[in-house]
Amino acid sequence: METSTNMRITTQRQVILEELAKVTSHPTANEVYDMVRRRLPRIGLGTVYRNLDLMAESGMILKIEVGGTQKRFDATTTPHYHIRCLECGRVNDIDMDFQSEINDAAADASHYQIFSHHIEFTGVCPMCAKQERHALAN
Amino acid sequence: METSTNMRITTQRQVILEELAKVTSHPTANEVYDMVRRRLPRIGLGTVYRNLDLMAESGMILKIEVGGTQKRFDATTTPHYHIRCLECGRVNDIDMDFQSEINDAAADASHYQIFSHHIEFTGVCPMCAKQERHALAN
DNA sequence: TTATGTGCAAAACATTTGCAGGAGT
DNA sequence: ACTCCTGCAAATGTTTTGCACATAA
Repeated sequence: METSTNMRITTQRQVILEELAKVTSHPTANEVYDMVRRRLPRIGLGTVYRNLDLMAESGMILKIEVGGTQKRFDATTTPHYHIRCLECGRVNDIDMDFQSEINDAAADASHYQIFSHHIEFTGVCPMCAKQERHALAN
Repeated sequence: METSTNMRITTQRQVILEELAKVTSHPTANEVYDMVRRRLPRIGLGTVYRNLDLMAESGMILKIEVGGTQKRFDATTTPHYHIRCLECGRVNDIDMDFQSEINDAAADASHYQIFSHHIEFTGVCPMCAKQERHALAN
């Protein structure tokens, strides 16, 4: 639960973090594995899962639980929202104000103790929209 | 994509829908299976999955893709938000205004064609909060 | 009668875990 | 040394799928 301060900085962790920081996409564990494996061919998928989870728990990265079948990870840890393409599954950050005040509305509307919220937009990304236009033209 | 009008009303579908409508929780496919099995002991889990998906596609029910490992289903199809307990995984509806205007903000902030959005709050439900207070007292 | 749906079991995925050996401090 | 970490492989949990039979229209 607590941020473990005694987490060793191993080569594997270093590389996972570096590779995640390189991209603005929101790779799945398996995609991170592929990226990291180019530099550390013998790394195990289990290690990638374990370390992504540990880093997320300690707040170094974000574990994004959006729709779709896989969890995604993000090196940007400041609060922000996401948009997911219904066609291709791509997930992007969305650059709009963080609605910190809606937590209060939720607190009023429930008996939960509110920690945070996340907004996920769904739609069609520019690339898929383009393809659809092409398909319709034929 | 389109609402398939040629979906037969079978006993299984009827019962799945009825059982789902009975509860305000947001059961997983497996929980629906357990509920339905009390009335139709020979129903298969595959049938439950297949029909929940079909009903969600045709708009009869909602498939909720929130955090956690399983998808959840909801017989309430009017747009609303959810809150999930970080301790026990319970998901509840939250009775606050639907922020239809934030889709516009998202459209401005991205090149996506926006369809919809969903807000998921996270926190601790009253039951878990109570248990925590008990635990601390000991 | 015939297209669609069901039960069952196996397969396909995503993720977690046990363990023996390896590496950081 | 001693603890923590890794690779590997097996286990787990969720969802999907193939297929022969059943059933609604």
